[in-house]
Amino acid sequence: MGDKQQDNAGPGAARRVTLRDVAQLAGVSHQTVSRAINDKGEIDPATRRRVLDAARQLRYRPSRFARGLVRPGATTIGLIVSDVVNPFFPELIAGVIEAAEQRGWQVVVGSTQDDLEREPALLRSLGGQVDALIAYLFQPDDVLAAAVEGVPLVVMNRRAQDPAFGAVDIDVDRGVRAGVRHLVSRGHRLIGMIDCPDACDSARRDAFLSEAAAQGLTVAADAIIGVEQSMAGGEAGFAELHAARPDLTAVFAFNDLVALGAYRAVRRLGLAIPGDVALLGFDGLSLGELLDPPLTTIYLDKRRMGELAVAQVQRMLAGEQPGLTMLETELLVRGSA
Amino acid sequence: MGDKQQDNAGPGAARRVTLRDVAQLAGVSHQTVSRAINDKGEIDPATRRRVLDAARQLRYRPSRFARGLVRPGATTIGLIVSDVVNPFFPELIAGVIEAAEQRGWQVVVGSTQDDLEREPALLRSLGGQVDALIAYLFQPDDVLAAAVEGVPLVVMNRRAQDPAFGAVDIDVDRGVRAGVRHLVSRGHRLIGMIDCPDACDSARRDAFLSEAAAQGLTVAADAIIGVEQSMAGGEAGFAELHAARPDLTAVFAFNDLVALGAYRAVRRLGLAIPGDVALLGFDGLSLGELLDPPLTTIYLDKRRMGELAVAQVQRMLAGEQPGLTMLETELLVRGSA
DNA sequence: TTGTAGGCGTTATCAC
DNA sequence: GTGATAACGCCTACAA
Repeated sequence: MGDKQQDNAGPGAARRVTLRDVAQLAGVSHQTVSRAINDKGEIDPATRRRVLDAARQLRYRPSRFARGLVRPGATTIGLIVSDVVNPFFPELIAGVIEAAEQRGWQVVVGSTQDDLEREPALLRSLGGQVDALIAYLFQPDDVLAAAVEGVPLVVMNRRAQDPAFGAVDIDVDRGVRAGVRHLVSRGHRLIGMIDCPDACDSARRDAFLSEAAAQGLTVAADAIIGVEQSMAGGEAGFAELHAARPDLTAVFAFNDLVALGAYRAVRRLGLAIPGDVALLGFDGLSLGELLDPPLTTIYLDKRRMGELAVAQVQRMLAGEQPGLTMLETELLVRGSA
Repeated sequence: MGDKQQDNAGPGAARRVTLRDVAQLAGVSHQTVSRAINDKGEIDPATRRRVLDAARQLRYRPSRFARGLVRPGATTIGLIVSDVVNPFFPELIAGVIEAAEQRGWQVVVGSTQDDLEREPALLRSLGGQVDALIAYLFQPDDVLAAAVEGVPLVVMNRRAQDPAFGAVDIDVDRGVRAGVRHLVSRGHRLIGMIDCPDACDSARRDAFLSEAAAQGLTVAADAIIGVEQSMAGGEAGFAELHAARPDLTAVFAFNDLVALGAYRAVRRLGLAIPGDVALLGFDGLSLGELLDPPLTTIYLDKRRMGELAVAQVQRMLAGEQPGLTMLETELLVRGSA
C-alpha cells in the first residue's frame, strides 16, 4: 500500500536503496555511510570497508536528485535540434558539448525529427530538466516562449523578437554577397538560385537578388526555384531549373545539402561542373569536400556557433541581459564554382 | 574535464528563489504556490493569478532536483562516444535519442574527443548524473568498471568480459566474408586490405584472411597494411599499398572513412574505380553514396545499434541480467566494387 | 479554497 | 571516529 512509485513496471516495485538501508545493514548511522561513500577522511578504515561492502551488496546508488538538492552547482543545459543526422548539426552539437564540458556542464540533447509540431512539447519537457536551453528551431518566438515558461533560452539561426531570448544568428547577407561576387568574377552573368522558401528565411534570396542587382545582373523570375530543404529537393530543383532556363551557367543553392542534390542532377544531365554549370552552396559542410570537384560554398563555423550559444547561456545564467551574437561566414572556394 | 562545480559566482551569490519566496510575496502559503504552479484545480483563479505573477516577478524556477526527489520516475541515460563529428556516430546517437524519447527518457551526450585517457573521467562524471550509461569506447573492461562504479553500463562494438556490462556487438565475421565473396565473384583474385590495428579489433582482418583462404586466394603479407583510422590514414595507406603491390585489383578498407581516403588516393593516382581498383568499405555511411561511383560497403544499421543499446539499458534497469545483443551487417553493393 | 505536517535521500554541523 | 539533527526545495496527504 505504501506503493506509489509507478516508475516503469518493475515486478518487485523495489523501493530505492538508500543510505539508511546501507547503514542498517552495516550497523552504522547513515551519516557514516555518507562518509564512506564520499571518501571523507574521518572514518575508521575497517568501518569504511564494512560500509562499502554493504553498499555493494545492496547495489546502492546515490540519488542524483538528493545530491543536487544539497550540493547545488551542477549545470545542465538542453540542446534541441531539428535532426541529429542532418550533417549540419553534428559539428554544432560538438561545439555545444565541448564548450559545456569546459565549464563542467552537461548537455542533454533532444531532436524534433524535423517535425515542427513537436517543438513545443520537447521544449517543455526538456526545459523542466535543465537550467537553460539552446534551440535550433522554427516555430515563432511566441510559441517557444509559451513552451519554455521562463527557462533561459538561446535560439540559433535567427534573431529573437522576444527580448527574453538570447540568440546566435548568422550574418547571411555578407556571405551571400561575397558568393555572388565570386560567381560574377568568374564570368557568370546568368545565375540561378535554388531556394527553400519553407525555411522561413528569405535572407539568402534577398541578399542574392540585391547583390545580383548591384552587379548589374538580371535575375529572371524563373531563375529562382523553390524546393524542399533536402538533397532530393535540390536534385529535383536543378532539373526543373535547367529545363526552364538552360542558359544559366551558375546556380546558388540554399545550402550544401540542396547543392549536393543539385550536383547529382547536374551530373545526371551529363553536364560538367564547373564547366557547364557552376555550383555554390551554403554552410560549408565538410562532406562537400568529398565530391570531385569539391563543393564551393559559403562556409559557416558550426562548431563556433555552438560555443557562442553556450557563452550566451552562461551570461544569461549569470543574470545578464540576453543579447544577440552574430556569426560571420566566409567564402570557401573549393572547385565547383 | 577539469573540476566542475563552482561555476555560478554571481556577485550577489543570489540564493535560489523558492516556492516560499513566491508564497511570501503573494501572501499565501507555499502550498498554494505549488498548486498554482502545477495547475492543480483546487485554487481560486484570482489567487492563482496573483501567485503566478509573483512567481514571474521573482523569476521563480522550480528545482529539478527537489522535484526529482519527490516525484521519481524520470530516467536519464548518458551516452558517451569518442567523437560526435565522426560520421559514424550521428546515426547511432539519433537511434539512442529516438529510443529514449519513446520511453520518455532523456539522453545526456558526452564526447571523449578521441582521447582514450579521458574515458574514465567522463564515465565517472557522467555516471554520477544519470541512471545508466551507453558507451562506445576503447578502454578495457576493468578500466571502465572502475570508472562507472556500479552504474549500469552498456558497451557497444565489443562484447563485455565483465558480466556486469550489457553489450551490443557487431557480427563482423559474416559481413566481411560476404564482402570477400562478393569481390571474388566479380573476378578479383588479388585483394588487399587497409587495416587499422590500433582499433584493437582484429575481427575484420581475421575474417578477411579466413574467407580469402576459404576462397582459395593467397593474401601476401604486404597486401595488408595498417594505418590510423581516418581518411588521411586511408589515403596514405592506399598509396603505400599500391606502391608495394600494384597488382592488387581490389582493396577492403577497415571502414568507410578509411575507404574514403583510399578512394581519394586511387583517383589521385589516375586509376579508375572499380575498373582498375575495386574498393570495399565497412559501416555503410550514407555519405559513401555521394561519391561517383558510390562506395560499396558492408552496411551496419547504426541507428538500430543505438536502439538496441537502449533496450539493453531498459532490461538492466528492470533488474534483468545484462546480455549481449548481436547486430548483423549486410553487404551493400553500390558501385565501387 | 487554503494552510499545516511530514517525508523524499543526501550532505553539513555539531555534539558526543 | 561516530551519530543525532537540521537543512535543501518540493509534493502529497490531511486538517482547517
